[in-house]
Amino acid sequence: MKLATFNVNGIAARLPRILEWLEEAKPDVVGLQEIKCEDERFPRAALEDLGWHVETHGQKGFNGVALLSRLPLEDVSRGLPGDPDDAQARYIEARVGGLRFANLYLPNGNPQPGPKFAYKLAWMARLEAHAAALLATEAPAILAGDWNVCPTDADVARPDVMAEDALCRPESRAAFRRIAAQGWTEAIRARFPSETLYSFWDYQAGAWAKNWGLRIDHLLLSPAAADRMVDAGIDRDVRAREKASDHVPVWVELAA
DNA sequence: ATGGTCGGGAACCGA
Repeated sequence: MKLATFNVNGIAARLPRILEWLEEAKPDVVGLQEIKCEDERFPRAALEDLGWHVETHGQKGFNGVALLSRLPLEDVSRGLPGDPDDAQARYIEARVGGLRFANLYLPNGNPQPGPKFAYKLAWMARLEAHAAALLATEAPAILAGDWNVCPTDADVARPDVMAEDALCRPESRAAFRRIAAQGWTEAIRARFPSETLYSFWDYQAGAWAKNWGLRIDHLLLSPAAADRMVDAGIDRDVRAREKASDHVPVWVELAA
């Protein structure tokens, strides 16, 4: 079973690229982030016609997450628990193929310090609590998405330039480590302990051409899921295509 | 070179 995360940066502009990648990579479950549209405007029919089950949690203009799956998506929940006043569409979760798949778009947090950074850290505290609740069930689970955190300087092409950025701040990294330390396995680092790997390259300043990337898209596996990991990867080549997102897909393959 | 580039949606915000 192949599960993936892909920040598409706008579903309307990216649909042809997404369909192309789905055909090539043949994932079973995909979490999309930054669909940037309301539920009614998501191209549900185009995907359902190709056999995908689709669930969305959209928002006009910004944010928005969606789930695509070959198998039915059951017990879908929208929104990260812990703050009923949080109106931003950043979280959707479902049961699929016997595991719990959580798809998250963690707040960017820039500029920091400031209210956006405070929102990021508060959101991570809520995620920490919810992740612990998921682990407590002992069912296989995956926390997939755009985490907007570079776990270490090894995940940053230019750590000096990024030192004060919300994606690299010690507070962001500490919150990420606290969640991982609950017992989650970060799939890419488990598979590639010391390789230089990125999942995002900014559109600006020729970042892709210079390989000025960041690794911010992650798949965290519960112990029961990690026991089944047979492979993981980053589809780096997708970034070079016409009309590419600034992120590329990250995936994990679990034994049936 | 204190900018640069995208997406969404129609001026500017978010990243």
